[in-house]
Amino acid sequence: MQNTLRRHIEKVISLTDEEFAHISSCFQSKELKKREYLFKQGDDVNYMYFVVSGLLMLSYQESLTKHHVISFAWEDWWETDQHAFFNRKKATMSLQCLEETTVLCIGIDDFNKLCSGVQKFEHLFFEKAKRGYIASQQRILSFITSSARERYEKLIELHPALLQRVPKTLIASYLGVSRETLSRLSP
Amino acid sequence: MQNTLRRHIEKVISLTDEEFAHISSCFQSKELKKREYLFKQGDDVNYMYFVVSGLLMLSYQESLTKHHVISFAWEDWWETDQHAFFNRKKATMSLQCLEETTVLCIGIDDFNKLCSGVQKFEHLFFEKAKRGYIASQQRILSFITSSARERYEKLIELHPALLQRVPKTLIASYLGVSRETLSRLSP
DNA sequence: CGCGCGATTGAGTAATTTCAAATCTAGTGG
DNA sequence: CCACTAGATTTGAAATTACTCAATCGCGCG
Repeated sequence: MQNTLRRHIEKVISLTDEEFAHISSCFQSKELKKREYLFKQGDDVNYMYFVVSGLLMLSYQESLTKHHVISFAWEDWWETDQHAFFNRKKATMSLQCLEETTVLCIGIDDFNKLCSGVQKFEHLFFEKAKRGYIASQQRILSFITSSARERYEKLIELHPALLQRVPKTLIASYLGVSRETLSRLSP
Repeated sequence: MQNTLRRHIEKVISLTDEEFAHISSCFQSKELKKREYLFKQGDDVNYMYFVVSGLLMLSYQESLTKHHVISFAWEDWWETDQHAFFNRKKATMSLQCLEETTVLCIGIDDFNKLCSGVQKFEHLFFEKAKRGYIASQQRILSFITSSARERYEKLIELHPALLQRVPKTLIASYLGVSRETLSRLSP
């Protein structure tokens, strides 16, 4: 499990055994069942999560009946409510399991300690943040330039496996269309 | 002008005079006229830009007639085609001046050198990347949850000054609606 | 004065939403 | 193994929203 983390990190930076041991000691693992929440809107966000196996959904509840999917996080991804985590604020979104999931968690104090202690660690997250930012920009662009159908087709192309793991209702929400519209796109 | 940069950086991290001198020596300033391009789609992206004064637009050209505004960058903002800049690829978007503009530029080699040499510098950009990522996520959320009118109203609330500096056509593009639709939203 | 650009208005069309109802499917308890 | 139920998906029809294309308006500037 920690190996998954090490493999993940070493895709970007290489570590000595000591360095990894130090990093690793700041994480704790957690097993979650389908439907469990890591945090809900309004909670404190004590951790950033690395998904070892399983699938998470980051979502925003606008009203009692309206939920919106901001993103999915599966194996080898980091997820949290970034603003809440880094600034010790209450969550403005919820993080929930869509499958039985194993995560590694790190708290903000440990995170900051690692960032200032191990420069490589901060470098890793700078890389992650850059990539996340670029990916978000692409997604924004897809909202500006593309129709619902095109966004859907791009998603199928980019993440075919996701369609097998997630109900279409949630896919629709992620794409920003109603589930009925999505249903009518296939033919 | 370099002072603007120092003030900007010191909002996040504090620097000694030597540190700032070192950082500062990696930047060069450039003056641009309205309508000039810093780079166009397909160009190499040699620099990341810090806007000292003026206004830039990052845009994507889909076809001969279709342009889309990805973002605006004004005083105290960083802008570039991140993917192209960091990975030495060709630009997939263009960066253009909407006003007479002064920027400070840094090349990728200097940037990387500063990141590994001055940990605070990398820390600064980690902060920037985090905030950019969070802001992008908010904008994505606004596409998923909000109508054109609501997005427009939120923009007015968040950046009232922008409306005075930029033609509505570009605002419409930024919001992902046609200029005609935007025009009909006001009443 | 008149050109040219940006903004607005009108009319018809296309895409998407909403609400309601029908259908399908997987998991559960008997 | 079967019947049942909750959740997921699909379909229909009307209403809304936004788009396109075309024409017009308003204004600053040479």
